[in-house]
Amino acid sequence: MADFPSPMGTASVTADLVVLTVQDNELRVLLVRRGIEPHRGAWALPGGFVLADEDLDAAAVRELREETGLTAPVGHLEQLASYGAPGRDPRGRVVTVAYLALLPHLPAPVAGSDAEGAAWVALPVGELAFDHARILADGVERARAKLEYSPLATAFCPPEFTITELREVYETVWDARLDPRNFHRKVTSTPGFVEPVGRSVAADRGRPAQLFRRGPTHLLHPPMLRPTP
Amino acid sequence: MADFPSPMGTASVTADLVVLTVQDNELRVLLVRRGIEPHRGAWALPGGFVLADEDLDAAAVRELREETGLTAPVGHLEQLASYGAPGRDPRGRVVTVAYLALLPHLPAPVAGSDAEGAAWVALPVGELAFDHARILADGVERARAKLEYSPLATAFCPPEFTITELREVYETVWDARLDPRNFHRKVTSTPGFVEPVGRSVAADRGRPAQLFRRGPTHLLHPPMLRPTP
DNA sequence: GCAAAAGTGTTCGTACTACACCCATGA
DNA sequence: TCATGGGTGTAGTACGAACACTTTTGC
Repeated sequence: MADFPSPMGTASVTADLVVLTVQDNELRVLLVRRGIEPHRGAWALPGGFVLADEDLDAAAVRELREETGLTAPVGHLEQLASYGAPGRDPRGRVVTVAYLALLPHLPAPVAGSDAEGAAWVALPVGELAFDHARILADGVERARAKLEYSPLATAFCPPEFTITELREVYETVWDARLDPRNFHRKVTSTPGFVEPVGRSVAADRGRPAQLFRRGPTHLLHPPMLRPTP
Repeated sequence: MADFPSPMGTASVTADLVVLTVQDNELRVLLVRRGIEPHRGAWALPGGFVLADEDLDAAAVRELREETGLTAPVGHLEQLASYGAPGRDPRGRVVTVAYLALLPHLPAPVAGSDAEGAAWVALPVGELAFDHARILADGVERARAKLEYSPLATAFCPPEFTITELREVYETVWDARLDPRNFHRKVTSTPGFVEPVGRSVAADRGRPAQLFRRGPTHLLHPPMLRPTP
């Protein structure tokens, strides 16, 4: 820690995660049930303290791996915002750096050391510990906005996916209905968004769908447009 | 500070500011020359420690007021990102929460207590202390992107401005040339972007320009488009 | 063949681009 | 009246919305 005086004294720094996934046409967030005070028994965002010699991003990656068991670099992780209101943690001054993770649907999550359990909870969720409801709302809003101008909807999909699966991601996150025909044309004609794998996947009924994987672009030109309600 | 053990121990938290303005068709950033070690004599972003009972946003507002002498709520201030690499400050663990401020051109800045001087420096700037070059780059990129879909270009203008002044803001921040005729039509026809004041301002030459103030919208529909080079 | 889902073509309206043109002022 | 910058009209083009239609499978 710092070996010099400052007006603040010092604070603890945590990395908290808004981990979103799409499952059964629902947007779900990974929550843990707190096993320790404060807010014991309440739902909270997963997260934990940043280690002494650890960068913020590294702490987020570590927490994500600990909570999900993820090893392969799938999905997407980015810094969301920081929250440091003086009274947000009754134990003292805690500043949290929140991260947003978008993942394809994964098997059951594992509980961390200080959590009694973890679960994928469909939105909207009820009460959350600390100011985590606000952090979650900011993360969801960020995710909704980013689907417009970035190809991050593919982060919610497995490595190979159909255009219909991608459209259902948009429809779920935006809570909107999109025209399947126009969506298909737009996605496949936006340079670098998706690339055809060359294989098809059989469906229960109807014509088999082509498989795609995510393309090289990080910015969509032109962007996807959210319907105006 | 926290009265409980954590794996990290604790860190100092600072609020640093990327304060941008447009002056003489140049994008300029407010920098201070450091009067204390480390990096004494080097240019740095203005900022300082978050106080013990102070929210992060409040610290940013306070630092902005101390550095610029601003009292009226003009311009725009938003959180940018946080930076906490272990070695970024040689004095110890310091996590900084960076803020982005967009201001109209103001009189000469004032120096803070731990700074020998402050100045508006045109971009690109040279070497900066700590990791401030990275923070500045992130702030400039954020500003460039936000001009597309938000009316924040008006934050660079005085309360009443002409369409030409607004266009010069876009041209300066984007380093691009925009057609004056189409720009005028688009800005005045985008709902809520600008509102006519009803008065004109005399020019040295040519027809006087109408004065406008910023409108109520926080999101531009349709967005302004950066020319594709 | 029929149902169902994937994918294509076509029409129409809106919005951007480029540039011709008019307007209002100072000298 | 000329120069200069402010502001409008208009044709061509690109793209999204809506929807008719074709394709490919299982039963």
